Amino acid sequence: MKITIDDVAREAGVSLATVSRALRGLPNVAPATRERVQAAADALGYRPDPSASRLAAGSTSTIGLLAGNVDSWFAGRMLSGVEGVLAGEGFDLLLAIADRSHPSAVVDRVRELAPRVDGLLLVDLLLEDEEVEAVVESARVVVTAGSRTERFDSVLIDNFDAAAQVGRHLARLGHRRVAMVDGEPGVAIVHSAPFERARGFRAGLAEEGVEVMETAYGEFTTQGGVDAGLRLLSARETPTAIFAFSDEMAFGVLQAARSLGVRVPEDLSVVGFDDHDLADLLGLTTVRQDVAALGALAARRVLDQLEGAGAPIHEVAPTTLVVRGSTGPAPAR
Amino acid sequence: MKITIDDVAREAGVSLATVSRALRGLPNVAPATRERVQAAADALGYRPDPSASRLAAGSTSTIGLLAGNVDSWFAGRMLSGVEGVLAGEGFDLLLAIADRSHPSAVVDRVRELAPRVDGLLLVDLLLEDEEVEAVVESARVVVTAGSRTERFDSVLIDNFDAAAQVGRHLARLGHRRVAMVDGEPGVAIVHSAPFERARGFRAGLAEEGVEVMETAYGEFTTQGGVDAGLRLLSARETPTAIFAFSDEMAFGVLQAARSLGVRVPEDLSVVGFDDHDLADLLGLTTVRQDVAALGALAARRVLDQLEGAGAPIHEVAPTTLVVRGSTGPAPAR
DNA sequence: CGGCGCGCTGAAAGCGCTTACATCCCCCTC
DNA sequence: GAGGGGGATGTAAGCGCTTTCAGCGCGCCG
Repeated sequence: MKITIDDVAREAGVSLATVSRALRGLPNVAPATRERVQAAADALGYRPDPSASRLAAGSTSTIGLLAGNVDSWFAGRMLSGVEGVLAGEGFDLLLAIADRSHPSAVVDRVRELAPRVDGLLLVDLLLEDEEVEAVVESARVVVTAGSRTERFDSVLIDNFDAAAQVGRHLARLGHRRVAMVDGEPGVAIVHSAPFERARGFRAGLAEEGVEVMETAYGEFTTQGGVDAGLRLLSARETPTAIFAFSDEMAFGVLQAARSLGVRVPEDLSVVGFDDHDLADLLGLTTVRQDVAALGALAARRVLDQLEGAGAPIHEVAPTTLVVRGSTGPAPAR
Repeated sequence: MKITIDDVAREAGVSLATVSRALRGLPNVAPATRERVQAAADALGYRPDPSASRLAAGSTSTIGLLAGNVDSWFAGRMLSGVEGVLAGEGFDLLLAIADRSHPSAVVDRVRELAPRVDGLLLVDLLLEDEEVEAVVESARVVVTAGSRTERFDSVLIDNFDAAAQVGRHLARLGHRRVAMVDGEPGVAIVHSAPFERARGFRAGLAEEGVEVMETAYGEFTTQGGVDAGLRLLSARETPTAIFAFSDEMAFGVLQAARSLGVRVPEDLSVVGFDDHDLADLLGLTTVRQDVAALGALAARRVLDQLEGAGAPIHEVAPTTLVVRGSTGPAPAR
């Protein structure tokens, strides 16, 4: 029933070794032979068995992508970009989600994934130092996207600079009571996106002598943004500007503001991060990044590393501050 | 370097067949032996080589998921639900995107995927009859999610009924000039979500004697919704209500309305479909469906089918009409 | 005109597992 | 106490490819 390489060999009148070589475009096959083999394979509808190839060749032609979630705007875009490149290069994409509620989830998942892939792409995952070590040990080729670790190749934006622009923008609008909405509390990993955004934002504000008044946490979801927004806006002293570390959280802040009767931008300026499809609709000032392009770049780096890696390369993609209607001059006291 | 089953066998002092049996939990292994083998495997850090297992066993423990895109809200949710179930059952998830711009993309991709997976999940893909046949031939186990085809198991919502509710809702609010925003034109596949939504919407309206005035197309994206909205709202005769077949398109319609100075809901009622995270924020009336649950259900069906399929099963998940501020009484003429 | 080298092809040995099938041993039954 | 049955284990034959190595024939050089 199943058509194997032997069938093709018989049909083409050559040995199976020649079929293997011919079909994979290896050298040392006479053009005429190659054609004959190709014709036989087509006629029979031969498809090499991937498991057999993988076992024999010792490589899987598969890249694993491990992310903290796949239902955010960011993750979807990233996935799109990655898939495009991998499909084009004939690689399979194995998708895994690390359940962040379990502390060793990432490392566990990496260990599972490692034997079934040639390379690993870690998307938007914050790794502690010991996790990094564990990952290094189990996987050969690793690239991180959206965050940075010295040990791996990385592809990301200049979070510090982008957030600094936001800080300057708000400070120059006269805001003095300024808050941030970060993802998870307690994550203070150097080079991670949230860490750098917080640092950059502070630096941008500092240029104008402004300090961050408070930080709330929102889990990088709209609902998280709502909660954080409500908390910030119903405190004794409320901010006049809020910088949320993702558009989805910023949307939540907008919703919180509306439900409390706080006007945007008259009473409150809100800035997000990503330039989500809906940021324009909602008039959200934000930082634009081309996530799909970032994903494509990351996939390319994995593939490049497969053929010999050097010292870790860190690619930085550009961002733009997009000013819309959600930011305006600070209200007079 | 690499630890194989032989190493474990030697370490445990048994044959490699016993190791294989013990580690996979097969019967006919003495409890003491099983423990000894497990201990040896742990001590050595043994991980079975998936390629070898697959080749020998003839199955891949991998499920392929083919979708038209992965960066929509719907796809992200679906992916989450699917991954959760598969990971829990020890299956790998192979992700592929069918580039809809190429006509035979789906069938081509299915052919590529088929040898590397045990089962296939087609998400939100509209298949012509001949495509269905081609898929049946190349893949053994196939389940569709979000759309329905007689030949495969399917998991989806009652699109007809949900859309009928929307139709009734609008008609009862007095709307007589009503338009739809569908995804792609020319897709008239029976049982497909867009087809059923259009049919149901018409039926719901018809109960009150109302007919659809016009249909525009929006590619199921926000930008598509903007374009469709602009087209509908700048025509000679404009609708007083628009039903978009996804929230993302509805958001686009809202944006179009705003840019034209059309007030919602005073001048125009808008209804979406999905209950996107942001629907609440934007006050969008919509049809709620639990997409992650749908994905989980779909994954379960694939797994169930793996152990013997019967006649195709079509599961129908519930939906709810969620009325928010984007719909209101039809304006007086 | 013989020999050498090179391009092409074939034979065969794995890759690391799974799984009949054979074997062994212990215990129960008559 | 012998025969039989069944659970536990081992042996070995693949699974369908890749790849090394050997072999073959041809053209070219001296």
